[in-house]
Amino acid sequence: MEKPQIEGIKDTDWSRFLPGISIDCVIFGYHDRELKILILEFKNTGYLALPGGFVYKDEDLDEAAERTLRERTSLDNIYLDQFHTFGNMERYDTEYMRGVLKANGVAATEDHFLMQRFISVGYYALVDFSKAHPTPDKLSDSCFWCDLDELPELIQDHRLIIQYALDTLKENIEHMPISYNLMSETFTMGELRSLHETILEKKINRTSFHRKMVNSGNLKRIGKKKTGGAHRAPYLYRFVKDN
Amino acid sequence: MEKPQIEGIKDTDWSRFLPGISIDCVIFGYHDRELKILILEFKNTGYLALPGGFVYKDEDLDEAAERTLRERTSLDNIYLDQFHTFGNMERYDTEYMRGVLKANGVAATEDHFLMQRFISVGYYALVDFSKAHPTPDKLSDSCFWCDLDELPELIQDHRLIIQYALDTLKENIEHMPISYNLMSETFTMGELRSLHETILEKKINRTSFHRKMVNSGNLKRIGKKKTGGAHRAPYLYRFVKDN
DNA sequence: TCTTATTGTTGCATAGAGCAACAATAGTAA
DNA sequence: TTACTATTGTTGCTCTATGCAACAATAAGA
Repeated sequence: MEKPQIEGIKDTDWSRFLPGISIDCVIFGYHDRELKILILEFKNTGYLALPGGFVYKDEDLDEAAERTLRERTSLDNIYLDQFHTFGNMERYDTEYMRGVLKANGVAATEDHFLMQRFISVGYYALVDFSKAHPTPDKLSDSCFWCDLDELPELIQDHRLIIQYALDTLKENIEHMPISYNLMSETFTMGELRSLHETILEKKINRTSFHRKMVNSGNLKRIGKKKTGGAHRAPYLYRFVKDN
Repeated sequence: MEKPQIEGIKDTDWSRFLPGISIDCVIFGYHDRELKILILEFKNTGYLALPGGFVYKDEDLDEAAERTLRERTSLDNIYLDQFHTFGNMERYDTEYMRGVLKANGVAATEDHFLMQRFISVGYYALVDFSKAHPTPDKLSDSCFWCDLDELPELIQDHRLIIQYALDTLKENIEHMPISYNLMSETFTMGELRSLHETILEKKINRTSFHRKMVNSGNLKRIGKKKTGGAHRAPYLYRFVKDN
């Protein structure tokens, strides 16, 4: 298990990273019928942002994304997919980084690593909300889940990045069995349908969805039934990963 | 109209580009029931590669891709879509660039711009084969169409990049009306179906395809019929771009 | 004029999704 | 205990999309 290296901006040896390349992670979770995204707050600035990172000079791009994700959620083996790379000039706004550096007591000189123009590769992750433990990094002092429909203002083009991630998720969830990554081990058909409705932003026919999921062969019905809620107790299901 | 700047590797001011970022274009064309890809040959090396480029420091990423494409095909307003960014360590192989530099009479020192590790953003383009005029760039001496099913050996991971582009094209052609970008102005239903069969690598039911396309509302039947071929003359169609 | 291969069109079978109906049932209220 | 209620599991009907087969239309060649 990797021990998180807590070091400040001053101590960081920025020369170990590729210049001009960054990674932004849109980490999705699901809880209480709400899609959630992991958001960071930069120290003493009030700036909110997606968890991001940089690529070591001897590291694969995908590896860097996995590492960033691991450092943020303490989770390994997470569903992670690259969805788009952002490289418009408008995103090159040193205002934010200037603030971050000042808040950390570092001179915001033009040649500082963080003051460059960055091309950012976007990855989205699907995690089990109940298992993820948000962890702030060296640049930020807090790290928390935000409801997707009440996102605060984020720095730069991070709102756009989230939109791209959402669009990709929307497309993928219809073609691949990936939604289970957002659920806990076992779940009811209603919970799964509710998740799909939230992501697709539309009502889904209850009985059709039921049939489709059962016929897909990706679900295994557990004998036990969930209890506690009112009315007829639904069956519990578990995803089976075969193909 | 931009006049192509023909300059050698020596004359190029590499400092105008972002370091470590490159662009690779998979340019698709269609002719004689064959899907084709535009391939470059580096001067005096025999190395074959996808047409690529770099991003100016004050240029959007997408703009750079459009510029690269324009410089290679002399075409403007082309369907262009980013599909993946490649950043594995294995692609960092200076062997090829060393050869290219030598062939151009430039010292292949470790600190030369072209000898860096590059993270490459892949774009795919759909062009009308009959209108595109392949143009070699300053690094290459020829530029030609290759049948997809008889691609020669390419440098680095360019074969993989093409595979990713193909997979993306396959997904997109089923969901969006983009195939017309590969056809000439007017075409028969058989030609269009043949294109789809080539891309999807499977037979498509003739009558179903016909109905589907007509009902989509994206096609307009031209009164005239194509003549010259044997047997019953098919109608000609034209794509209508509305939505 | 006849033959042939291809295209345009239509009808039928099958599969999937939306919709409605109904039985089952866990909690709630009486 | 009993009746009520809301939710789930299931089934049948409809509508649509797609695959398949049949048939008429027809341009070129024999």
